Amino acid sequence: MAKKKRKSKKTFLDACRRWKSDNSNNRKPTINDVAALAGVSKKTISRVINASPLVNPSTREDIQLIIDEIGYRPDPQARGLALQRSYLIGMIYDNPNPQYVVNVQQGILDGLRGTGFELVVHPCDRKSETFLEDARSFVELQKLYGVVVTPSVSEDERLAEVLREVDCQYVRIASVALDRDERMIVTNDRAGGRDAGKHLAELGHKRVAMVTGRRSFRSARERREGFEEGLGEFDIELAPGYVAQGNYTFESGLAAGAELIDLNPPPTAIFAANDEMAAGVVQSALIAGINIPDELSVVGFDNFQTATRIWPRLTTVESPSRQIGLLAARQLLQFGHDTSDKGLHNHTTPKLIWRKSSGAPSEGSNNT
Amino acid sequence: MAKKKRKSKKTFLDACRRWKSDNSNNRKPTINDVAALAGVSKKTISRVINASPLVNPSTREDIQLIIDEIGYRPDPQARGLALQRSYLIGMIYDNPNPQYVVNVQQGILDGLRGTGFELVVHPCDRKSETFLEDARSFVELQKLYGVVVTPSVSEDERLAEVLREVDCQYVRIASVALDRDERMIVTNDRAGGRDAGKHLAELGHKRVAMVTGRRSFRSARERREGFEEGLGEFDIELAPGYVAQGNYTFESGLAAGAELIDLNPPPTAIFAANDEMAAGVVQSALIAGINIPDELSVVGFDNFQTATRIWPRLTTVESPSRQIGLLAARQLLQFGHDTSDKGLHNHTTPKLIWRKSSGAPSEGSNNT
DNA sequence: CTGAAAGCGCTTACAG
DNA sequence: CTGAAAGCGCTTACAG
Repeated sequence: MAKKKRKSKKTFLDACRRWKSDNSNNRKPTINDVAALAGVSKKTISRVINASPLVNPSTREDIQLIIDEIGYRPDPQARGLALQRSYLIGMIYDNPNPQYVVNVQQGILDGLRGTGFELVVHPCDRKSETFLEDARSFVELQKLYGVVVTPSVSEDERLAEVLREVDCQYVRIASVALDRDERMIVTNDRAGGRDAGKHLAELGHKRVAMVTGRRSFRSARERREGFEEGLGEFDIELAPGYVAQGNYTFESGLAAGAELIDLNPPPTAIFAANDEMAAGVVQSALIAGINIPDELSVVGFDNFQTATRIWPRLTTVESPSRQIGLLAARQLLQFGHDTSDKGLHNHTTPKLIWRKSSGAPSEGSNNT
Repeated sequence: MAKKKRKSKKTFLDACRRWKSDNSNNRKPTINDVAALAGVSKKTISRVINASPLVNPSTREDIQLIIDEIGYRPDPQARGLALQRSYLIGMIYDNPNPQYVVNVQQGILDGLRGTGFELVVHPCDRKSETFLEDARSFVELQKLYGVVVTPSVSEDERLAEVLREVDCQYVRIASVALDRDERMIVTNDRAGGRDAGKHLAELGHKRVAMVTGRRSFRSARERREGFEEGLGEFDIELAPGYVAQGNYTFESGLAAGAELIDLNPPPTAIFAANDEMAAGVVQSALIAGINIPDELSVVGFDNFQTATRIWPRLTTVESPSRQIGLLAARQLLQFGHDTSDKGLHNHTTPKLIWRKSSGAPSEGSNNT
C-alpha cells in the first residue's frame, strides 16, 4: 500500500534539485537519471517520450515534471541507433538558383522548427556517373527519416525508385503530380504560364514570343503549354518562329532576347520561363535601344530578388517556394500518422505580379 | 603454426562472395560481419576503420579487402553514440542574403565531399530571446563535430563563448580576426573597401559619397574605413554629409541613393557597402534621370547575381564566399590533427571587378 | 600487434 | 499499466 501511495510533486522536485546539485560536472541527464528519479523503469520513460498511450496519466505527469525540471532531452543518436533511423531530414536538389534553394530550405526549416528534426542539405549532379549511388549512400548511411527532393532532380524516376528501395520517406516537389499524393507537392506551373498568357492577351498583345527552358525540364514544358493555353483563350497563337530556346540562365535569356528582337516583325511581348532569362531579355532590349514596356513587354516567372532589382521592375509569376518547402516538411513528418483527416494540402498555385515591364502595346507597333 | 599461416586473398574473396549470396534480405554489413569474415575481433576492424597504426600491415590489407568487397561502411550513428559526437557539421548563419548563404554552403560542402561528414544548416535570429539557448541545444543535442559561423552572428562573442562551453569546435568567418587563428577565416573587407576607394580616386573623382551598412556590423565598419583609406591615399576625403546610413537592403539603398543624389553639389561617385544597396542606388539614379556612369559612378560590394543583372552592370568588390566556405570546412576537419605544418591558410582577399557602372567623372560635373 | 568485456543511451518484443 | 533482458553498431580502457 505504501507502494501505491503517489509521491507528492514536491518530493520529485526536491529529488531533482538534489540531482542537479550532485551533478557537479554538468553531465547531461539520460533516460536512466529520469528513471531513477521517478522510481520507474526506463521503459516507462521511453513510453512517455514516445507519447505512448499505455502510461498511467499520473505516472506520466510525474515523469514529465522531472523531465522538465532537469532538462532531459532524449539523445537523437541513441534513439536513432535503436530505431535504425535518424532524426534528420535531407534536402536533395540540383537547382542552380540560390534564391530558390534558400527559399525552399527556409520553408522546410519552418516546418521542422520545434520538432527536433534537423535539415541536412545535399546538392547533387544528375549528370554524374555516381549520382544514384551517391544519393543512396547518403540516405542509407545517415538513415534519413525522410528527404524532400526539388526540381529538376525531383522529376527523376530512378531517384524515386532508389528512395523506395532503401525505404526512405520522400516528398517530391514538381510542377505536376508524378507520384502518389502523399509523396508530392504540386506547384502547378501550368496555371502560372496561363496567367502570363492571359495577362499579355488582355493587355492587347497579338504578336507574342517566348523564351522557354529545356524541354527535359517538366516545369519548362508546363510553363510553355500553360502560356499557350492562356493565349489560346483569346485566340492568340504562339507562332513557332517566336519561340526561343533557353536554359534558365541569364546568359541564355540575353541571347534569346537578342534573337527575338531581331525578328521581323518583332514581338510586342516576350514571356520568359524564369526571371533570370527575363532579366536577360530586358538587358538585350536595353542594349538594342528598345524601350520597355512601351515597345516591348516582358514577363518572367519566379519573382526572385532579380525581378525588382532590374529596371523597369519585372512583371512576373510568383510560385510560393518557401510555402512549398513548408508543406513538404509537414507532409514528411506526417508520414505514418493519420493522413486520413481533412486530406492533404499538397498543391500550390502561382500568382501573377504586375509590375512595370508589361503594358499595352504601343500604337506604332503594328500589332497584328 | 597453422594459425600463423596467412590466408590467401582468394580465400577471403570467396568468403565474401558466400556472405553476399547468403545475405538474402540485403542487410547492410556491420563490423561484426567484417570481423567474422576476417577471423579477427571487431576491435581490430575498429582499428582499421580509425586508421590506427597498431595493426599488422598484412592484417590491415586483408581487412580492407573484405571491407571493399562487401561494401562495409561504419554506421555514423553507432560511432557517434560510442564517441559521444556526431559526424555532422553545422552552419550557423543569420545573413539574409540568399546568394551569400548558398555560396558559403557550397564551399563547405566542397570541403566535406568524400569525408563522410554532412552539413546541417541552422539559421538563427540574434534578436530572439532564446537565440543562445537555441544554438546551445542545437549543438549539444546533435553533438556536432563542429560548426561554421558566418557574419554577422560570427561577431557575437556570446555565441563563441557558448560553443566553447559545450566544447564544440568552431570556425568563425569575419572581416577581421576576432578569435584564435584556427578558429577564424578572415575575409579582409577593409582591403576591398580600400580598392573601391582607390578605384574611384584613380578615375578622377573628388566628390564621392558612400552608403554604409549598420555600424553594429563589423563588415560595414571595415568596408567604410577601408574606403576612406583608399581615398586618403589620393588625399580625398569622404565628407560626413556625403555618408548615408543603410542596412544592407535594396530598399535602404534606394532611399540612400535618392538622398545623396539630392545633395548640392551632388557626388560624382557613390560606393555602396554591398550590391543590394548599390542596386538601390542605381535604381534611384534611373528614377531621377541621372545617367550612370556619365553623371554618376556606382560601386558595390559582393559581386552577387544582381551585379550583372542590373544595367549598367555593376563595378563591385568580390569576396570569394564559396572559397571562404571551403577553407572553413577544411579548417574544421583539421582540428586535432597536425595543424603545425605549413601554417593555416585562413585569410582571403577581395578583389575589385570593374564593369560599366563606374568611369571618369564628366567634364560638366564641376568635380572639385 | 590483438582480444574479451563493458558501455554509449536509447527501444523492442515478451511477459506479467 | 509496468519491467527485466537483450540488442542497435560501434569504441574505450585494460590486459596480454
